[in-house]
Amino acid sequence: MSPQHNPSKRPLTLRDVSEAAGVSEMTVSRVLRNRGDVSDATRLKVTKAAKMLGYVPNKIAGALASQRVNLVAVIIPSMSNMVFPEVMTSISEVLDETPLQPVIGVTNYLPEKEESVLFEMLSWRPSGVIIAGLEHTAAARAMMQNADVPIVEIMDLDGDPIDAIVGVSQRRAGREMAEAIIEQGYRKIGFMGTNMPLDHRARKRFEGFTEALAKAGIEIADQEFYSGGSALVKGREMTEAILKRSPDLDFLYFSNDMIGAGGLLYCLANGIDVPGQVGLAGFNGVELLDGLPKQLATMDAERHQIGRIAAQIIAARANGEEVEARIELTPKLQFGDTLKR
Amino acid sequence: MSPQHNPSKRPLTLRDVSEAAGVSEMTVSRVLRNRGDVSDATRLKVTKAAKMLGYVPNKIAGALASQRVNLVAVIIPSMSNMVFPEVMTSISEVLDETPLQPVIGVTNYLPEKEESVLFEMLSWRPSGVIIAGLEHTAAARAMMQNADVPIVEIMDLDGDPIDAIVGVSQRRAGREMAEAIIEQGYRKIGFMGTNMPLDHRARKRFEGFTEALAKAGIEIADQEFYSGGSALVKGREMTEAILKRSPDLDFLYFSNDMIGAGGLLYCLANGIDVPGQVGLAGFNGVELLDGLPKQLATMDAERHQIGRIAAQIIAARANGEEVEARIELTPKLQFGDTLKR
DNA sequence: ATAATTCGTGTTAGCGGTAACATAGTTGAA
DNA sequence: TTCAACTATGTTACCGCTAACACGAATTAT
Repeated sequence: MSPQHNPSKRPLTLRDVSEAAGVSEMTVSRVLRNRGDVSDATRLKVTKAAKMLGYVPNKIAGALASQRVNLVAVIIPSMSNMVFPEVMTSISEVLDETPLQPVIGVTNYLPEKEESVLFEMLSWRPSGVIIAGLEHTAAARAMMQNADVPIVEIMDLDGDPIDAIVGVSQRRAGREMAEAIIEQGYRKIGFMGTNMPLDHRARKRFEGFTEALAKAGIEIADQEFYSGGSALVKGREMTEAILKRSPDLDFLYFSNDMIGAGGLLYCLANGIDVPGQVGLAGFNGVELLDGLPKQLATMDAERHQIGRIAAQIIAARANGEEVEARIELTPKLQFGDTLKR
Repeated sequence: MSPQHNPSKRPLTLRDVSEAAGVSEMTVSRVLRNRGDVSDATRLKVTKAAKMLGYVPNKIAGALASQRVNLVAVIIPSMSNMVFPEVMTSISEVLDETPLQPVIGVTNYLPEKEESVLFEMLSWRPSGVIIAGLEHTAAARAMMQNADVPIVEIMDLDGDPIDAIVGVSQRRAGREMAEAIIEQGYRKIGFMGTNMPLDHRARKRFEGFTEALAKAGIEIADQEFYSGGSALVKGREMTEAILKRSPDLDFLYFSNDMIGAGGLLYCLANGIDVPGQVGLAGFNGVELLDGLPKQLATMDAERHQIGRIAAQIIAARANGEEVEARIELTPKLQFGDTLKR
């Protein structure tokens, strides 16, 4: 009873199944959705007929009729930064236990792209939206406010959420890193980051960082920015450049772990004593760091938790449950081997 | 004229816009889709009204009525392996130039999960399917055959495609790597890979590899497998284990670059002469390798090309164009610094 | 035994759009 | 002038499914 190749080109509908099974379309619909009372005998007839024909229900029609859609829009800036696929993985894990299904949209960090992706996704009337960050165009905000579905903004916590929010305070993360660095006695601090004015999270971390330094009467001694290319290579190159230019730096703060790892590898290869001569720290707590010769100091951005909780909020709301709308997670500082004297 | 917060909870429909603009629903539909002749005056009235109300069209209804869906199902085994997000990125790049939009499904390398994800996606009647690999359950194959949309199987090339196929021959990739290794004079060869019987591409590479070795009268001298955890760490650990157990190995072939990088770092840290004492090679050509102290030999799996071409095939077919159905790409061997004597 | 439930199935009327055709005005060529 | 051809808009009939209700048969309660 393997599915037959549909001979007429006409796509199969409930009617085809119902005729094959000798029952009404409604009964087939009930069987296929496991809803309502159907006798075992008819249930069997119907499943048999459906399988034999190779019937695949049309969710478009179903969604229109029932006003229910099991899709959750997930909007992220990029797939090249492992952070976002990781968040996605956690979201998927949670939604796998529910009838909901994630649909991913990528914005490339462009607000207008975000707006158009959002518009596109909302036009499928999803059961919820998970979106990275708090900065959106006015139109995007308005769309989300009017959409009448749960909206969860993730990753960041510094700003006004539209609805629910799950993340870490990026400012605080930058601040705490600065405080730890100062506490360890480092004073001549260099910063390396991405050249992306639209990466608001990186920007806020930097602001928190400099703010805390300022409170201790310290200023960034030198800085370096990059864009594009392999982050590991860029980290290497920037570290070389900054140390040649400012040999008296005693600490390098990298805005992400990949460039931090590049910096670490550069120092190790060039006999620079880490953390004696120069201390190093990154951000994110990516798994990769575990495999490096030395453990880079970093701060875990809690992205698995974030994905998990965001998905749970959507799932709960989809069931009509009320849930707390603001979840602040605490980024955990890991000193590793590169941040101590 | 910023969008008003919809006062009645009832979601907006074309009718609301049409009433606000004083025209028929059909005219609004025409304006919003840029189809058919509409006078500039009415066009303006309509866009104004739509914007004012904050109207978001309902694609579900639209898709049902027009029998057209702009979604492309993309089914991949995992998001944790950077290879797949990279393919996704290329697919997105191409589809961004079209009205089509990718929808991602993740199978976790499980055939049954693949089947259910596929079923779910097909029930949204996408305009095409891009799916990793050639191994599917019978039911999954049947569904794709009956779906009457373009299907592109990607990454692999060794097997019978359902429709179109874009990829590299994994067997050949393994074979060519083996031949290069032998050519360089290595003879005592160790293999390290994942413990995943369902990763068919890794399996085929391994088969091609051993086959070519056999042709030269060589057998794998020792092997090691891992599952889960940080690939970089595992590469390190496995390398240590295999070299302790079989100190006479003169080459280590890793089934992916991450464990290869771990192996490389281990060797460097332990003063093992690479490639003098031991040669190393991985697979995939991941960007990360560029940042390591030594360039690991690898073979580029052409995943950006694969994503791009797969998306182009779908886009062309969606326009009714005929396109070649079998694209074989050639994995390029990169000797790097770890495969020569 | 008879009414009140429950069970299993069918019927009807949309869901919110769009294809296809219909219909006035307008324009322009014969 | 007269009618074919076009322009701008409207009307109608679905797309494939499900909510809501209807209804006879079977079961249970009284």
